Amino acid sequence: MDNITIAKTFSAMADMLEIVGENRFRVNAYRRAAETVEASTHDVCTRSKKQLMEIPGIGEDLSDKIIEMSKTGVCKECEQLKKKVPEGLLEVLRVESIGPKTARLLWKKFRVVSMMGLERLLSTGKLEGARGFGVKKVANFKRGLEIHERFRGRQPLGYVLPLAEKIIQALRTSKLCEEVEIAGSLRRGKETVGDIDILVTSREPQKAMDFFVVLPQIKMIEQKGETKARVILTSGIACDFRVVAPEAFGAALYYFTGSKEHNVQARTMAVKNGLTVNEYGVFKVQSRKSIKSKVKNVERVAGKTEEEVMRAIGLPWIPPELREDRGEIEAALVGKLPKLIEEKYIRGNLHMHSNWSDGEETMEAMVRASKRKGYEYVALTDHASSMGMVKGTKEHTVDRYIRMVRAVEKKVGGIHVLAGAEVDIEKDGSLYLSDKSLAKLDFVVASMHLYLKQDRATATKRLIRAMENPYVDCIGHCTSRSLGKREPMDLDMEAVMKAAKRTGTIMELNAHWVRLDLNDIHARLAKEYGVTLSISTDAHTVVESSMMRYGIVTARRAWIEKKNVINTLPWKEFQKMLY
DNA sequence: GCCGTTTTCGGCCCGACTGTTTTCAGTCG
Repeated sequence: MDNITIAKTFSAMADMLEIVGENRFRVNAYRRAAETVEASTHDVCTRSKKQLMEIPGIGEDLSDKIIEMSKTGVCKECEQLKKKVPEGLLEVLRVESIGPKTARLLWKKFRVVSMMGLERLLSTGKLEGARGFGVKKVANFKRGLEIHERFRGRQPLGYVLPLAEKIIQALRTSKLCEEVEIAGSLRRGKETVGDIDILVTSREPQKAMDFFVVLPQIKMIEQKGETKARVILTSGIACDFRVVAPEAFGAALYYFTGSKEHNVQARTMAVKNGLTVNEYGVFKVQSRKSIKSKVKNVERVAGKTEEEVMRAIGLPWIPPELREDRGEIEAALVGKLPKLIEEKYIRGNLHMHSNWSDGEETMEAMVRASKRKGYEYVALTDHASSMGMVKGTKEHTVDRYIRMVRAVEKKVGGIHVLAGAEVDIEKDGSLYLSDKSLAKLDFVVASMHLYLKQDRATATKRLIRAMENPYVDCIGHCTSRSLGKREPMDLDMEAVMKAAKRTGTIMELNAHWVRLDLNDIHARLAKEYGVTLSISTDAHTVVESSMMRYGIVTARRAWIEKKNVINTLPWKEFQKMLY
């Protein structure tokens, strides 16, 4: 039983409780617990009841449920709920514009218990005209269904961000908007995002709105009001667009950047101080009654910038990547926010491939690309793997590889080039190259590429054995996940980090957006254990050298500072650390 | 279900847009 499974159970319970019409605050408690457990860097199963109850949002009942699940593998109440609510209905809930009320109605009145049932019902045309269901609503369901099928769930950050930046660019050059910013989970740098949020100020809101909805990237308009539009891009992802007044821009940016959980915490704090926060600003309220009665006998205290808004509610500015209600508000209140890493601190890239193995370009091209980025050093780490690869470093070609790297270093000049390898960790934790060969290399990244479905104990033991090899400097993409394609390996991450600390092994945060591995939670755990990180691109092409930004944003989400990352060190200090 | 320098009971963040209604419920973020 792991955090993810427990989080999923709580989340499913929240959905089911909502469908059966439970008190929404109880539903919320389950949702919040799901988020908290998922974000926890520690394995909640190993925690005592007392420790669990110290976690905000986990009380008497939920801590018992966590303990029950870690002991028995199931949650009785969840099983009972499953008997009440058909499981397939939970997926129906994922369809845009179908919420708990509609799902319940579809189920009780029209016997829909699955996506297939929904599809069938929509195709019969029985729904139109039924009480509460007009033509438009049904059309919305159909569209929602279509989007859901073509486009299940969230898209990777590295795929969505460039799309959003193109739109931002168009809006900025249109001269119709003054401020243009990305908000939402994209601004927070989540590894996957559900949609794009764009926020602008404009003196001509109507014109800005009209300009936006006809951008070439836009396939379909879902909503268009005075201040808000929602469209679907040709790539399938939804994009929300909001126009706000300049004096409210900061408040709106803060509000729409989220996360929802962070907002709830911040607002709750504000309410205690006699303030109310919405997307228009921070306001003083005379009494709680005045909020309830919506009588705005209010005085605006802040709104123009995020700094101003946060200051008004008693907080310093908190970087967007931290706004997940993972302790950032508490840290901010006592002045303990981390000084987050920035891309400009990176002085080298310690994982990349050339056409010696499966990269597309020459060693020289890759090194030159790094030099152009202003790096002081770079490690060429071509594969050393049995993985059906004709190319790559073999036992008998190590010397030749090193000679070639030295020649490239000399030829390019002005950048230190390490002769490295990304060596395969075999099924049993041994390495593809002999110690004698590994000893010759400047930088050894060890990664798992095969047997990725091992059970937790076996996989953890395998990885730790690799770390114990004195010639391994770094573990590459620890869980070997591939976003949207391959699940992460099942590893005991606390044991892994302990071993990394003990053996002095660097843990890579692989910056390629398909990997982002370590993820934000694992990287934060590494920091807690005092493990040194490397943030490197795993680039296979020159273009991929620019993946660094995704690694940085993920590191920031993990509260990582410059001092936690080895490749922020100047060359001389880096060298000292390595040998 | 959680939580308490207002409370162990009674609160729990707040508003836009849509669609189907004639004043509002549902959904979403």
